[in-house]
Amino acid sequence: MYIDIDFNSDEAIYIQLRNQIFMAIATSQIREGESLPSVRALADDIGVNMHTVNKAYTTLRQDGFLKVDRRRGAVVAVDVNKAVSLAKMRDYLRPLIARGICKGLSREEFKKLIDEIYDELQ
Amino acid sequence: MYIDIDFNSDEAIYIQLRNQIFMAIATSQIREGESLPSVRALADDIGVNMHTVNKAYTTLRQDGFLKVDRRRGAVVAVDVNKAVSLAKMRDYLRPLIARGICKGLSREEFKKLIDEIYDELQ
DNA sequence: CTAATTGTTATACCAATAATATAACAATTA
DNA sequence: TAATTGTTATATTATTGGTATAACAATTAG
Repeated sequence: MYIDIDFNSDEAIYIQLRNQIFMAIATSQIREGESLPSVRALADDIGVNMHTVNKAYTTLRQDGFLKVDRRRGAVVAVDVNKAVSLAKMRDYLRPLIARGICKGLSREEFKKLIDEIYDELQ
Repeated sequence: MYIDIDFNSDEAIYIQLRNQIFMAIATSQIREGESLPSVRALADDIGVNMHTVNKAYTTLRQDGFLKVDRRRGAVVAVDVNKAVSLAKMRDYLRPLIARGICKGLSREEFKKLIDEIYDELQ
């Protein structure tokens, strides 16, 4: 796992970490059933406190991306519920699209961005 | 302007306010060149402190959605720079799309969401 | 001209969050 | 048996979010 954290970012470290784990799963760098590094190992690796990594793992577990097994640690296990996922994604996207409309972005430009990011993540 | 704030949300009030102003501009409830309520009036209206509204206005100004005129207050004036807007939107969307891919959302489902939200905002 | 309202700035305070630092526990593993 | 695991607890520091007053210069309304 190649995690790179920007310590000067205004984005919280545990959020950056969570987003990079999203990307690692989306790009199949980590696959379903595989284990993430232990909280201590990853914290040591990227140079942050154990609890910061633990917070990222905890939110990922609560949002249904990981399951924690005593024996195997944090294992990628994605709970899939299309309806719920679509509803949440709609709420995430709404203010972003409103912002884009203000700036004159068309729906075609948004769809092109979708395609580009999809291609980038595969 | 119909602003409704959820005081139990974990989303900051000034962020909720900013998002609703995005939506008001996107849906043409407020139009280019029109003024927003004064910080004091809007704060009084929604029952928050003046500085909370001021913070929302300040970020909107810094991001090129408002200009402040001594005479006319906070006026909707969107700075349009397609290249910059697209680049920023790409960065906003990337972690969201990664999240969606983890949950099994296809690019077609994303594009459908784009269309639905666009329709909703018009 | 006067009084009120505007955006803006400054200061102070409180609560919540982010991040760190130790430390300990039970369960598992080598 | 010793080391490592996730987890929990406590404490501390810095930052952020929100509130509360207050004041200033510029503008506007009466």
